[in-house]
Amino acid sequence: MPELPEVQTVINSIKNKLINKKIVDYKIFYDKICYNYSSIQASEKILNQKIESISRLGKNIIFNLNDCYIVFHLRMTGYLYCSSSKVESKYLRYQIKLSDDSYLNFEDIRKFGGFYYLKDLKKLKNKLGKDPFDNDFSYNWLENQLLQKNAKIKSLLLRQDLVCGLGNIYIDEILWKSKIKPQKISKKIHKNKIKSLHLNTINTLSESIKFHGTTIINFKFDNMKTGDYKNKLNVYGRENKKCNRCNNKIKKIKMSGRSTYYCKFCQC
DNA sequence: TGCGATGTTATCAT
DNA sequence: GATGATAACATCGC
Repeated sequence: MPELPEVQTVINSIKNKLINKKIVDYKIFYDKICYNYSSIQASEKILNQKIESISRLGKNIIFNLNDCYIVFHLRMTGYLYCSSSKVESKYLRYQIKLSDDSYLNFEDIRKFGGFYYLKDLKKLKNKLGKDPFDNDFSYNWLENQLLQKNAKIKSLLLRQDLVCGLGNIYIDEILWKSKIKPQKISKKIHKNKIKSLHLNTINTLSESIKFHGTTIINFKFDNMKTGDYKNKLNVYGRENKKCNRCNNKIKKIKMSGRSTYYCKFCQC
């Protein structure tokens, strides 16, 4: 289930196959595939438009068309990939046919994923916070935000309207690297640890992109490829295993309704 | 068989 | 503003 590195991996794998191609046909296999519009109407509107560029904001995949945008979100189990011919899958929810007779396919087991049809990006940018790869995601900005808030650091980092792109896995990993426990109240975090948090956020995400993200259960990209960053995880999914830093046991707790892993000895 | 858990997000109640 | 429950949905494992 994709966070920023997985979403970037998907974009890297489809981008070159789609740029400058025209959308010539579509098929809807799940009628609620479009979040904010009737799926048929949205599909009709993008017909005959050219894909000018593809970019990412947080976990959103933005297709820039001639005079509008479609923005895909993979949610938990979305799988967006190109194929040179028709594909067969019981989880295929949406399909776009391109001018070179290739296809863009959207599969999704749990049906939470889908796309927005947007005339411009104002709404999207409004509801999202800073992307960690945006220059605006500075140490000073982060420190300011954290000092203002009286919430647990993990809950804050899960909020897409503050920092967008992080999810359950990478937050646990970043907090471990920064030696901050997930329950820590944000305004009480020491300055040098915020510094470390800021650096580790960017470094961890960059490193994961190099390894094509993390596959725990469902994540795949391109032609059934999976991510290799799972071998690099220090805490996520490692309950009762030895902490790679201090050899004590990794704890698993529940926070904001999510499984949360950390070392109670070296994260404080 | 049945229940809880699964990496996301939006929404509503407290 | 923060937190917690719930819903959207399907599968898997105990």
